[in-house]
Amino acid sequence: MPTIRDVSQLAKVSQATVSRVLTGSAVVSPTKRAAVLAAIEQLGYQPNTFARSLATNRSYAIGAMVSELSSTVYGEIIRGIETVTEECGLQMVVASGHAREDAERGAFEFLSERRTDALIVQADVTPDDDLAAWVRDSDLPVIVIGRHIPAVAERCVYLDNVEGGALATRHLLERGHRRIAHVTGLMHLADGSDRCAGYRYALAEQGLPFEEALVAEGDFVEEGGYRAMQLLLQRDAGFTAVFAANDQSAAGALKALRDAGRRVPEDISLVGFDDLIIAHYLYPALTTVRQPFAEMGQAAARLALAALGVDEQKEVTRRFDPVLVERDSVAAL
Amino acid sequence: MPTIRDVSQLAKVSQATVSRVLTGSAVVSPTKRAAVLAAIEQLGYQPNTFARSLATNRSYAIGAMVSELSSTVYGEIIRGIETVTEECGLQMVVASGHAREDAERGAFEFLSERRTDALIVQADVTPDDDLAAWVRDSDLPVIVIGRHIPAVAERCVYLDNVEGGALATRHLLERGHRRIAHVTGLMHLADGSDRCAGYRYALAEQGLPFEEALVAEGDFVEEGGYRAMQLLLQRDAGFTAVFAANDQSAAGALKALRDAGRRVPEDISLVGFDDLIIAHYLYPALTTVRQPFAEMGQAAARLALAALGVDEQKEVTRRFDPVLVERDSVAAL
DNA sequence: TACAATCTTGAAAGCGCTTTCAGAGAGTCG
DNA sequence: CGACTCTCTGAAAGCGCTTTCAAGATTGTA
Repeated sequence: MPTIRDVSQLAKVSQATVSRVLTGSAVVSPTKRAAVLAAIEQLGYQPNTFARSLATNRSYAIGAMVSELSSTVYGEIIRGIETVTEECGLQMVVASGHAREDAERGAFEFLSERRTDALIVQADVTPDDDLAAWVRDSDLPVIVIGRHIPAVAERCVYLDNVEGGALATRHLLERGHRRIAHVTGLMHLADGSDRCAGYRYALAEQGLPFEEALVAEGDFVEEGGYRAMQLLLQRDAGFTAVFAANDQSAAGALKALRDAGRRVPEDISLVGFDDLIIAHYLYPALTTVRQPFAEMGQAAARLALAALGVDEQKEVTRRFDPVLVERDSVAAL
Repeated sequence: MPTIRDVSQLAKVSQATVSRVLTGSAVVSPTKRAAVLAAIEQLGYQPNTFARSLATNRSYAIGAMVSELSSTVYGEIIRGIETVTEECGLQMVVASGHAREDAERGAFEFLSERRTDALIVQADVTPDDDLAAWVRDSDLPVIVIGRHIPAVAERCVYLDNVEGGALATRHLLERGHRRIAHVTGLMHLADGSDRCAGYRYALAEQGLPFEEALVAEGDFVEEGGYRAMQLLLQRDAGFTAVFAANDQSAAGALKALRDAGRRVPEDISLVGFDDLIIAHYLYPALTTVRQPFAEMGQAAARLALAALGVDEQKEVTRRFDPVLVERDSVAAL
C-alpha cells in the first residue's frame, strides 16, 4: 500500500502539499497539483482512513441505530440514510436495538464509543426523556427519527401522527361511514395516542361524538389487532368501518373479521397505517396511511450532516406529512 | 477525553503497560494491572479507536453489502451478521447495491477502500465470475452469501436450492397431486434454475414426466408470477397444484388464480419459496420453503471472523438446508 | 553464592495522515 | 528601486495507540 510519503516523493513535493490537494484545504499551484494527481494515479494511492481519522478526529462514518433490523420499516429508514451517506462518501455503521430497552441503550453506547461522527437513532422502546438526554448529553450530534420530542425538537424527524389518524378517519367519513371503530396502538406511546387523537379530531370535525364502545386497545402487532377486533365485534356497537393504528393491527383485525364471517370491504371497511409492504399483499389489499420512511431517513442524515457542518442544505424538513394510499379495503357506504 | 497517557501517569506505569492490560497482549503483574484498571475507571477512559486502528491496521469493523436494503430478506441477513459482530465488539458497516450491477460494484469498492476488516457480500445482479474475482483478488477476506460459486466455495454461504425445489414439489406430491405446474424464477440465475432442477428431480423420483406445458417462466417478482400463472391457466394443462419459485411470484400467481375464479387451496394448491414476511399475510397464508436468512448471515459473519483469525469456531455451516413451512395454501387431493 | 533463564517493565519508534508556522518567491505600489 | 503584502510551499510536530527491544527484577539451578 503506497502512502502519502510515496506520493510526495514521486511528485517531488512535500507531504503537506499532497495532503492539500487531497483535502482541498488550501490552494496548490496547477503544476504541483497535476504532478500530485499523476503520482496518485500512477501509484494507485488511496489515503489511509485510520491515519486521517486520527489526525482529524473524525471517523467519516455516521451511526444508525434502529430498534429492529429485520423489519421493512427500518430497512427503508436505513436505505434513506444510506443514500445520503453514500453521496457524501461517508460510511454508515448500523446497530440494532433488538426491540429491547437495554439493547437500545447498548447499541447507542456502542456507537458513541466507537466515535461515529453523528448518530441517528430510531428507538421503539426507549422513553422520550432518555432520548432527549441522549441528544443533549452526547458529545456528538444525535438525531432522533420517528419521535417528536419537544425538548429537542430541532433534532427530531417525525411524522405528523395526529394528522395521519385524522387522514385515515376522514377518508372513511368521506365514504359515508358514520360509525367508525378504532383499533388503537399502544396508548402509552406517542404513535398510539397521537393517531387516536387524530381519529377523535376528525370525528369532531364532523360533529360526531367519540364513543368509548367503538375503540379497543391494540398493541401494534397482529395478535393485539385480532383480539381488539374480536372485542369490538362482540360489543356489537354497529360500526361499518375500522381504523387500525398500524398495518399489522389491521392484518389481525382483518383476520378476526374474516373469522367472524364479515367481508371486507363489503360489510366493513378497514384502513391501516404505515404502508408496510404487507399492506399490498393482504387480501383485500389494504388502504392505509403512508409514512415516507426513506425520506425521513434521508432527512435525518441531512440533519446529522448539517450538525457536523458538512452539508450546506439550508432547511431540512423535520415534520413529514402522511399520505393516504387507497387500495381495496374501503367501500363507500 | 483522557488518553492512554493520562491513565499511565495516574497509574504510575508506562503506556506500554496500560496497552498490555487493555489488549491482553502480555502478562502484567496483578498490582500494576489493578492500578491501571483503577485509573481507567477513575478517568472514564475509553481507548481511541482511530489510534488503535492506525497502529494495528485493523478497523474492528466488518462490511456488509446487500443488494437491496429495504427488503425483509436482506434485513434478516443484516440482523444475522449484526448479532455476531456485536458479540465480538465489532462494528458493522453496511452499504447497498441498489439492485444494480454498477452500484453493487461501487458499494463493494467503497467498503474495500475504507478498509473494513472483512466483507460480506450479498449480490443479486453481479455475475458469479465477478464475485469469484472479488473473493480471490481482494486483500481482505470476502464472504459471499446466497450464492454457491464452486471456484471459491469455501467462502460461500448458501442455500441448497435444488433440495428446496424438491422439497416444495415433494410436499405437493405427498398430498396426492400429480399434475404440478411450476412458475419459475429467472432461469439465468442459479436460484431460478436450481429450484427448477429440484422440481424436476422430485417429479422424476415419482416416475412422473417433466412437461413443458406445465412450466412458465417468471421473474421472481409479482408481475411475472401473475403473467406466468395466466399463461399456465390459458394453456389449460389441467394441473392441480403450483410451485412458484419465490413468495413474490406466488403472490402474483395467487392473484391471477383469484382473478380467474380459482380458489386456493380448494381448486389449486400453491407453494412458494423464501418464507418472506408476506407469506404469512397472504390469503390464504402461503405454504412455502423457508430460507434461514438470519442464520446464513451469522454463518457468513463467523466465516469472516475465522478468516481474520478472530473467531475460534471450528466448522461453520456453509450450505444450509431449506425447510418447509406449512400454512394454508395446500390441500390434499 | 554465582550465574543462567525467565518475567515484567519502560523508552521509544513507528502507524500515515493533517496542520501550523515560518520562509521563499512573486507581485504591487509609491 | 525598496518596502510591503500575498501566495505557495515544506519541515516538523502532533494525533493516541501498539509493539519492539533491551534492561531490570526475579526465580531457579548448580
